[in-house]
Amino acid sequence: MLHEADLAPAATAVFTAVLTEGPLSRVALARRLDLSSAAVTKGARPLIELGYLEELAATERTGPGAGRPASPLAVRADREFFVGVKITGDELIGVVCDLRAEIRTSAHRRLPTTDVDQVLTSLGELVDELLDGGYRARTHRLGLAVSGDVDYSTGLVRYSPFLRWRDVRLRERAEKITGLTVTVENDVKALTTAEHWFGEGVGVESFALVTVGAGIGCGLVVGGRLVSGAHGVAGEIGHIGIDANGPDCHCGGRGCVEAIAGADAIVREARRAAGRPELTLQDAVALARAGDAPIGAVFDRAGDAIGAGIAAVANLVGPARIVVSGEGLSAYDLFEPRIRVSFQRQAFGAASECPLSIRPLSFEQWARGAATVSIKALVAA
Amino acid sequence: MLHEADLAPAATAVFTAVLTEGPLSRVALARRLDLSSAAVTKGARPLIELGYLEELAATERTGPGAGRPASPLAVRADREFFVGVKITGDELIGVVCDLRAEIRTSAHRRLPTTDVDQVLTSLGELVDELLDGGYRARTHRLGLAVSGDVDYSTGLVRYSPFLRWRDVRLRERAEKITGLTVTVENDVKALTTAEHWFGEGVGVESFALVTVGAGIGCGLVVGGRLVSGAHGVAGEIGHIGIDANGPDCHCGGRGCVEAIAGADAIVREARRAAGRPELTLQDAVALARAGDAPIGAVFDRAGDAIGAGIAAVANLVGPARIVVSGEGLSAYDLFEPRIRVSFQRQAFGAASECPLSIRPLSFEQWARGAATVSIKALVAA
DNA sequence: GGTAATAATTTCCTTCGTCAAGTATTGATT
DNA sequence: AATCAATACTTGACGAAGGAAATTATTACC
Repeated sequence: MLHEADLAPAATAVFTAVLTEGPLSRVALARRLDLSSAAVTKGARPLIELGYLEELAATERTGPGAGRPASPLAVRADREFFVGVKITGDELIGVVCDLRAEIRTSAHRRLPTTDVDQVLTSLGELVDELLDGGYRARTHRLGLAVSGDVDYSTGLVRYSPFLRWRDVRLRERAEKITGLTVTVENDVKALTTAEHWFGEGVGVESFALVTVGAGIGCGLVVGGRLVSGAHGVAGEIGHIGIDANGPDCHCGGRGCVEAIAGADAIVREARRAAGRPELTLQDAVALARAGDAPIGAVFDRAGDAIGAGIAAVANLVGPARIVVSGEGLSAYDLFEPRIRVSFQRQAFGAASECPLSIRPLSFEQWARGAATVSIKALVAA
Repeated sequence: MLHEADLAPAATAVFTAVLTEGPLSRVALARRLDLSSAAVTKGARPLIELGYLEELAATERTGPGAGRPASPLAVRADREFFVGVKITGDELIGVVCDLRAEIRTSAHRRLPTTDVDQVLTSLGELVDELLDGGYRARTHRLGLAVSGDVDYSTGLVRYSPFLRWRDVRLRERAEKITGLTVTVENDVKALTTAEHWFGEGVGVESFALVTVGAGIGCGLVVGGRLVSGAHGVAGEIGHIGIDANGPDCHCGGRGCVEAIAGADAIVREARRAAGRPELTLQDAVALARAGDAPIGAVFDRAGDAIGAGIAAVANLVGPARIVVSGEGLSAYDLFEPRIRVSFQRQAFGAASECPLSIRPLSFEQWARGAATVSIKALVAA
């Protein structure tokens, strides 16, 4: 919550709506939030006083008759800034975002090791560098995105295979080093939150984001809330079995989406198809783009697998829309057609009407996701 | 909502908690609902006055010290009765339940046709027969469970393939015939609600119920709420593709769970395995139980497919527990081991810890689900 | 200028829950 | 037996929060 003041529920609702759905008049907000316009007026006042919202000049007339023009409420995006950092196995990617989650500046830092102390030292330097752009005075929060099993409420990284971290009290340690209020979240969930608040997931109450890369993951919003899973597992689209006779997966399953369409699987199959055991993923992409049929078939099979996995999501939870993204999608031209075809075939009934957006998101976007989580922590927590 | 009075939010919460989690003292309720005990006292009072709750005699002492004994609040189960009817293609199954959803009596009625008028006439007779057991005076609500696409909020059956109904205003018509307040819900959702409020789903915030029969369906509770799906599709576990080279499904997909483990698919494969084109499902079950290996393999493959589908649910949404049920499970001894093995293999990480309950539920239980929806409508809507 | 229409604010009121104090009922201690 | 500590419940004053309706603000159109 805003540390400057304790806000009424209506204020939080107003803030969230203005933040995610752009400038809105008080009357429009009242309709959207199912509140009286009086409640909106009262809720908005402290936010305006604190400088988070401002009244825009009246807009052009609407409708046929006359009437006092609305004065829409808008977010003052530069009221406060937020640092977001995505921690990968070999790099820190950091951004500074404004309140509307627009990236203002970014910076990177290679990580020679994933040793916790060294990562934290680098993190401190990276944050310093980012804030030196003149953001320091108006920045109080830092969001961190880490792959693996993360406890958002305590800021504990329980287990991150990529980083080889176990039970790292990341929030506590990052707060000590940076002096900022820190939130820690799983990277896919962070990206999903960003898309939910500021991207294609705005205004819908169920929504899925699929990430394709080394692994294949999925963030799920159902009933307006991020799904976490009772046993800490959710969104493991990569380990849905879609081919009973497919390759064994490192998880112990068979024919998992990831065992067919994960980066490792693609490299393995491409090497076999080309008969060249030294082939890299980049080589495979280049060959496929150049029209190499056997290697093209590898990407086709991968696209089919991803499409089938996405169809499983659509059939089960029926999201209003689905975004497909991730680093692996730097080669998304190779995947996209097959993903769509396979999805259409395997989606049941009206589930096939679910819009699919297939587009790459850079690592900076992942860092923006981390920043978004800290924005959400300010506004709604 | 209770038509006798308009209750405060706390009253609804208290009622729901006592109903689903059994007798609880006010202090225990306050802890569970995150309310002050004063709020519980005030919320419970009108419910006691209306006769829905009662105070039990003090229970045995708890803890080491002394202290005033608690007077737990309990539901007066016979305060009101509820009719639930499951409408199948050839039969109406009706029950009368008390407030705790215990079945008090039941009755059936064969349907010669699925013509709407005739079904409604039969429904009227069935309800009359049920209420003549002395329940009439204290029964005001009827729940109907129908397979297919049902709009709960309007009581409209949009499309029910089994019944060949399209856009039937079922609530309206059933209310006219019975004089009761009617709720209409999809049958799988109704059964899921029953399990959520009165069965294994009590107290958990995410939960799945899988039904195995002619079709294979799934009801999903996430964040304490039944999932509906933005396009009206959700829980279609039967049409998840789990075998890229499997049989074509009537839905247009390939290797769907239902195309492998649905009743039709099992009969088809059993006939092929036995070389006897007149074989029935009952024959196949008998042969498999008698040790016929080829036919046993058909059931094994079906169990594998169901297990893989359930694993997909567990991997994606991570429910706290899963109940597997449905008519097809009258032969559940043939399915159970393979469902468990296949689930364990394909569930990712901690998802494999999700408890699976595999047990048949009779059609009467489906009717009880319908009654449960009307109980929920009384208490919480 | 007058009027209708729409937006925002203000005032007053209700609802609902908390807090703190008080009552009730028990076992243990003296 | 009297008292005390512990726990459960109730009561009444209070405050937060949102709604209803009257009021003010601002426009288009006559």
